[in-house]
Formats: sequence, structure tokens, C-alpha cells
Amino acid sequence: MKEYNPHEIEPRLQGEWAKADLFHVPDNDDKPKKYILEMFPYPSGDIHMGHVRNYSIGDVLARYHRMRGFDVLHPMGWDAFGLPAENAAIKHHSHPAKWTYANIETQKSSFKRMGFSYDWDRTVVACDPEYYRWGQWIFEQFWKKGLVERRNSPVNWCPSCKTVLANEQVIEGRCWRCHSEVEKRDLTQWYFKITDYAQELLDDLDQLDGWPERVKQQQANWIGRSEGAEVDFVLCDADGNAPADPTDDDIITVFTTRADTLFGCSFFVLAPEYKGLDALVAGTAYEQPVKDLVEAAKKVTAVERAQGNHEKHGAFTGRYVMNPINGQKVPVWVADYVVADYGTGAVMAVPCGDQRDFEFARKYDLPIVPIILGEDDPLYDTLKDEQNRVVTSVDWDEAYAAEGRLVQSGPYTGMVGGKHSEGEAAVVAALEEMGRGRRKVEYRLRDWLISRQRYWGNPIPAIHCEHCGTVPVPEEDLPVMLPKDIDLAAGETLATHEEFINTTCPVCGRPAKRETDTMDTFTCSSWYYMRYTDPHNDQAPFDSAKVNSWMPVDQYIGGIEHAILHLLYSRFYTKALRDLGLVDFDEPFTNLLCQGMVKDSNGETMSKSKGNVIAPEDMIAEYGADAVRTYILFMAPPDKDLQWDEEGLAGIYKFLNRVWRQVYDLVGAAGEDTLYQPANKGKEKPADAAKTLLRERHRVVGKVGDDMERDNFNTAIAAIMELSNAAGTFLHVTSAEDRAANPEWAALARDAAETIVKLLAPMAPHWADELWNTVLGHEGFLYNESWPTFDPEKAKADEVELAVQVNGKVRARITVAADAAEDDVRAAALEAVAAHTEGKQVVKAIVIPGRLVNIVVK
RNA sequence: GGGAGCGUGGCGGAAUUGGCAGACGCAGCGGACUUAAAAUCCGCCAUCUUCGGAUAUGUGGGUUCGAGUCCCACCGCUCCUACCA
Repeated sequence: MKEYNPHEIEPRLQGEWAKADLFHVPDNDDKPKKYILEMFPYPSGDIHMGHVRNYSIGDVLARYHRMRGFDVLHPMGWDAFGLPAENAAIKHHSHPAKWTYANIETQKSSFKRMGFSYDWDRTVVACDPEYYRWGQWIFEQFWKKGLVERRNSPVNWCPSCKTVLANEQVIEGRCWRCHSEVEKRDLTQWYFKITDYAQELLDDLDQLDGWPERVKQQQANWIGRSEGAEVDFVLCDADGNAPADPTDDDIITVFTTRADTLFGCSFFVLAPEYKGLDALVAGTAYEQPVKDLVEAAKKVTAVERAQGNHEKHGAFTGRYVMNPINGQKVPVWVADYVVADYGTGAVMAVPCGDQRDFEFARKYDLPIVPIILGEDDPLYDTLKDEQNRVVTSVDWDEAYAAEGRLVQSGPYTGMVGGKHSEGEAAVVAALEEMGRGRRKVEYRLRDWLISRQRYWGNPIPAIHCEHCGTVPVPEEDLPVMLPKDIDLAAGETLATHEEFINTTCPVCGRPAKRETDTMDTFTCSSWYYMRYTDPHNDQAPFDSAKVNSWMPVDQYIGGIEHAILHLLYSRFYTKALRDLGLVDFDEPFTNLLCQGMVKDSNGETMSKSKGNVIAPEDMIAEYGADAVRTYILFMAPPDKDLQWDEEGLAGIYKFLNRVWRQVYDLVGAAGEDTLYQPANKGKEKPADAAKTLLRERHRVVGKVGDDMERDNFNTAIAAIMELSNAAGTFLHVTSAEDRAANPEWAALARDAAETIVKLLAPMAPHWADELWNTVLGHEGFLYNESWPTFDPEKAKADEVELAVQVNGKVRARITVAADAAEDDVRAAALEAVAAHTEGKQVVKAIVIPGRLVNIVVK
């Protein structure tokens, strides 16, 4: 018998697979397709355990579906643009490309060492001009379609990364990458109008049955659809006189979901960044205090705001507006708790019903008019029929935000108030009638800010011409190449690179300047999965027929950290490309699996600073890639966090070893090395063990198939262990001679061996191929073999043990034929528990076939 | 503040539509083999027990013949998100 030696067989088989070009994927033909995709990695060094888990899951699915008879597309590439490469280049006085490509080579060899079945001919590297050329081309198609805008507005600026960030990249006020506090700046930047797709991105979440609920929920929350109304307030003087025929300049509009509370509006608040604020206070005594407030507000960081209990600050503008619903004059304040880029940047303040307004009113001694009350409120009886404003202060500690009855609210008094309430509908209808309001849907989703002030990214293909404005680079001139001669360590950037900047205008031919911003790296990852279907196309990003035949991705696997960012952007790209007529599907990823993290044995995240990182290469060196793959799938369900336990890994290594030897025994090739001396003491009869093995062989094939379809790799492996245990028992109670002499047993044993090897092939492919060739005597690789079939009839036991319960407590066990009639089972059960039912009345006996009988007595 | 999820032996976890809780594995304990150890093989392994049983899936209720699973309340933990009007 040959010893199991992963260190010898794994590299050898990897070589054989490569030589045979085993994982080459031609364009798919008439066979059904499966597109199995793992999120491509950022080449930041060698791979870590998180990668091993992610890609082991994908590889098992790819190999399984391949054996199941699908044409499987299983590609790999690199998300190769990004800031870490620039930082490394600065540190080492080198070029980002050097660091990036070196890391790609390292990771690629690690992937090969893991035995992953990628078609390396389809590799997509985001920083290759052959790829980013088409990223620029898509940008220009979006531009033509009106999905690109360049505008000046307040943006998030990361002082450490020295670039702007998209909204999605600011987490609790900090940069998603370096965790520095983000600042607000007014800058002219490039945007993708993802908000044009807000409603569809929300609606189509319903189609994504194969996505985790929490991911869909997070996206829905991020899109943040809110139904309400816009209400126009007209500027008026201190006596409450408003122009009879106000112009747009006289009107300030607010968005509200609670128009029902309009009678409780006792002041009005503008965001510090509100456009037109300067004009309102210019030349008045209020100008300086307002300016001071605006300056102070700029210093409040988003992180402080995120703490939640940040104290509100405001200043009176000296101006008033008229409440359209009751003609009352309301003072206009400016305050730092109103955000400029949601709604209109102005809010009507109703302190009795909104906690923020409440706190502000308390601080600045503004009226709190109770206009919505719970029926158990002490004020309710006094005010329930009061249409006029008679009470303008309350002794509450907080605002009343729940549903209630409207009071002091003119004709609406007595109506139910709340979100989407009767009162809200009535007030909006009245506003519409008077032309001072209209229904409005707001989204929290902002347009995607895609420009970055960094070198190592895809250049935005635009040219700024004094005469023609900002124009696209002609398609035939794409790609705009990143200049290679740049010294980042010396502080050079694209904006200082004269040779790059200076060009001619493609429209008028006069000297012009190139755009020096690059695109957000998330633009690269928004369509790479489409490029895999046609990676070498130099006429288009991809051929529509090819992309439509493989897409959408059947199973996408990656980290939950992309629940919003990458997955939302990819959905947007897909819809935009569809509307450009380039693809014919609506959603990119049919099924999504978010794998859990790999933690250390104490449940801590692995990190270099903690010094608790388990390096995949060390584990492979000790136990081999097959054991690492199988272990990482066995120890936890794929979507749960996994605590690394090296003893568990050693256990899987022993399991592979044990089954390795078992296969030799099952086919009668073990000879003197057999582990299974007959040991009949207290054992099953050989014939029973054979029967059990046959049943397990069929049951387990069915179970493993079901488990694979549901991503339950851990229970699939457990089931294979059960089959191996049944084979072990059979080997123990029979001798090699018995098995050789009995053709039925010999066939059973060989079938069991081949079945186990095939079932484990997706997890432990080198181990399986080696046994398949050398012990089982087959040519070729299991990647090309078909998955074992099973007979459900043979998976059934002919006798079953049932628990007999009396009033829900197990009192006896009976063994009956699997196909026994219900009446016979009931009779046998009653007899078995006669002692417990004596003297009592049997009310009924519930028979659950194959499970139990419950006898209810009084 | 808003949203989502999770609580099962010493540990990781299993229980597919409500049907024998603890599959499978790790650790531990005992045995075989060995001069010995490792490896390997076999067996035991929720808790208490007067050996009849009793108690057990975070806590307390409820629905049901039957609840880890469904409903309500509470406790604890994790993740996401946030002055979004």
C-alpha cells in the first residue's frame, strides 16, 4: 500500500491537470451552464485564510456542477487598481504596477497550490490596458446616455487618502479603507447617476430569491425610499405679510413625511450649506452670527455626528416664512442638525413630534405646540376638540413620535395622524389644492461619486477645452493610457504630469488639457464578471451573445462587507448596460453566498498587529491543500464565522488518511497493510453490515447531493464520514478472503470505494484523483467523470424503529416493517406501552410514519 | 435612534414542512497493539439519579397530541446603519 502523501501527490497532479489543460472552458454549447464566481481579490500580498475559504467554496461548487454535467465557467482575476499599491510604491520608491503584478504572481501560485480549477486563460486583471480600455469605453457610453454628470457640490474628502469618496465608502464618518475621519469639501467631481435607477434597484430586490435576506434589507435601507410631500413656504416679513404673487425666490420648499403635523410647525430650519442662505442674511444684523454658525458646523466631523448625542447648534436668520396650511408666520433658523443633501436642505420643525426638533426647541426656547397626542395623554381630553392653537408649551421630556389624534389642527383636528395616515393624506390634498404642496418620493441613495484624485486607477477619458468645454476622448483613441514614468514618492501625480495633461481638443483641435482624475476602483469590479465571458475581445468589452449565454452568474460567493458597495454598483452597471442594449438580463447575480470570516481559536479577527494570523502556506506545508480545503468546509456552515482549530484540521487529515487506506481494503489491495482485522466481538453479522453499507451508499449519495445544492458542505462531509464508517464496520466483520469469495460483497465494496472517492472529489480533488488512478485503476481525472447516482428505494431501511410516546413522553420503542400499515403500527404501539395506559382512557393515537407514535390518554 | 441576525454538551456544530435533541467531528476517558511512546484500531462520552426514572436547546409565558423549530414579553451577544425630516 502506498502511504497518503499530499506533498507528493498534490504538486504532481496540479502539473498533470495543467498539462491536460483540464480547466479550459470553451464557449458553452447546448449543455446547461453554471457560472460559478468568487469575488476577485485585491492583490495586497499573499492570500489569507479568508481567501482560502471563499475560493474553496467556489471550487467545490464548480467541480460538483461539472461532475453533474453542466458547462461550468469558473474564472479568476484581480481587482488590481487601488491605493495600497500606490502607498507601497511611495514607500519602496517604486511603481504601483511592479508591486501589483508581483503580488498577482504570488497569489496565482498560491491558488494553483490550493488546486483551484480556474481557467487561467480567462484571467482579467483590472490594471491591464486591455481591460481598462473597455472600462473607459463603458464610461463614455454612460456619458452619451446621460448617466454621467460633472458638478460642484459638497463631497466627502479623506485627508489621509487625499481623495474624495463615494457616500457608500464613508462608514460612520470614516474612510472605508483607512478609517480616517472624513471631511466635507466643495469640489467639482464626476458622478454616475445611480439615483436614476433607485426605484428599479429597490423593486428588483424582490427577484433575488437566492440572496440572503439581510443583504437585500441592507440595500433597501441604503436606497432608503421615503414617501412624503413637498411643501412650499413663502418668505414673509416680521408682521407676517407675504407677497401675494410670490416668485421662486420667495419660496423655500421642504420635504416631509409628516404633513399631518404641519399645524405644529413652530420654526423652520435650513442646513448650514443651504444654497441661498447668504442672500437671506446679507447685510443684516444676523449675517455674522449665521456665518459663525456655518463655520462652526464645518468643524463638526461626521464621526462626532455619528455618535448620535452631538449637541445641536443654531442661529436665527432674522427671516420668517409663512406656513401655507394656517397662514402663520414662522421664524427661519439655520442649524447644524439639518443635512444639506437630503430633501431640499430645509425642514419644517415640529418639536412636539420630532425628537431633534424637540431638543432644538428646548435649547433655544422655541414654542412646542402639541398637535398630535395619544388618547391616554393627560392633555388629550382638554384638547381633543380644540381646533385653534391654545397650548404652545408642554412639560414633556421627549417628543411624541407615535401615531395619535390630531389636535389644535384646524379642520384636521380629531383625525388620525402618523406616517401614511388619514391626516397626512388630507393635509397633502389641501396643499395640492392650494398649489403649495405635492406628493414626493425621496431616496437616501446619492449619486455615485466616481472620480478619484489618485494615480493608480482607470483614467477618466475626458478632455477639457476652453472653447468646447469638457468632451470625451474619441473611442478610437482609447484607452487613455496611464503614463508609466511617474515618481509618486517625489510627489508626482497625474495633475503634475505635463506630458499626460497636455493634448489637443478632439472637437476643435486647439490645445486642451486632459482630465487628471481616475475612476473609483469599484468601477472595475462592476463589470469584470461580464468580461470573463469574452476576455480577449479587442473590438468590444464583450460579445453580447457570449455574455448573454453565460450570464447571469448562477452562484456568486464573497464577503458580506460588499453587501452595499460592490453589489449595488454591479446591479447598477448591469441595468445601465441593459438599457444600452449590450446585455439582456436585469440582474447580475442570481444566487449570492456571503461567507463568514475566519477567526482565530479565540474568535478574534486575524490581523498582523495581533500576531494571530494563520498562514495558508504553513497549513498546506503541514497537512496539504486537500485537508485544508476539506477542513474549512467542514468546520462551520459557509455563511457563519469559523474559529480556526488546528486539531480539527489534523482530524480531517486523519480522516483523509483513514479513507485512503479504506479504499485499498475495499478493493482488496491492502494485503498485509489492512487496518481491518475481523473483530466480531459484539459486532453486527456480516450480512447485516453488507446490507447497511448498501443502504448507506445510496442514502448518502442522495444526502450529499441535497446538501451541495443547499451549500451545506459541512453536513455533506459529515454524511460522507457516515458512509465511511459503515464501510469500516463492513470491513471489520468480514475478512478479505470472505469478500473476495463473495462476488456480491466484492462488487459492493468496490462500489462503496468509488462512491466515497467521487463524493469527496470536489473537496479533496488531488486525493481523489490519485486514488481513482492508482488504486481504483481508472484513466483520466474525476473532473471529467460523472457524479454517482443513487436509488431511493435502496436507501430505505426495510425495518424502522419508532418511538412510542404517551402524552408526548417516550415510553417504549418498537421495530416495525417500513411499509407496515398504520393500524398495525398503532396496535403494536398500544401493546408496547400497555403498562402506561392501564386504567386510563386512550383519546387518540397519532402515527407519524417512520418517526413515532404518540398516544394521548386521559 | 433605525434595521438584521444569533443564543443547543467541555468545544465546533447537527436536527430539510413542528415529530425520538445532541448526527458528524474535536477534546477527554478506558481498552487493544508496542519494550515504550507516537500512529493506528475498538469502546465510552448532556446533567442528576434511590437505576423506576427525572431534568435539559438564554429566561418567563402561550399555541399544539407534540415546540430547539411557531407566537408574545424579557435578558444577553453580534453585525449593519444613522441628525434622512
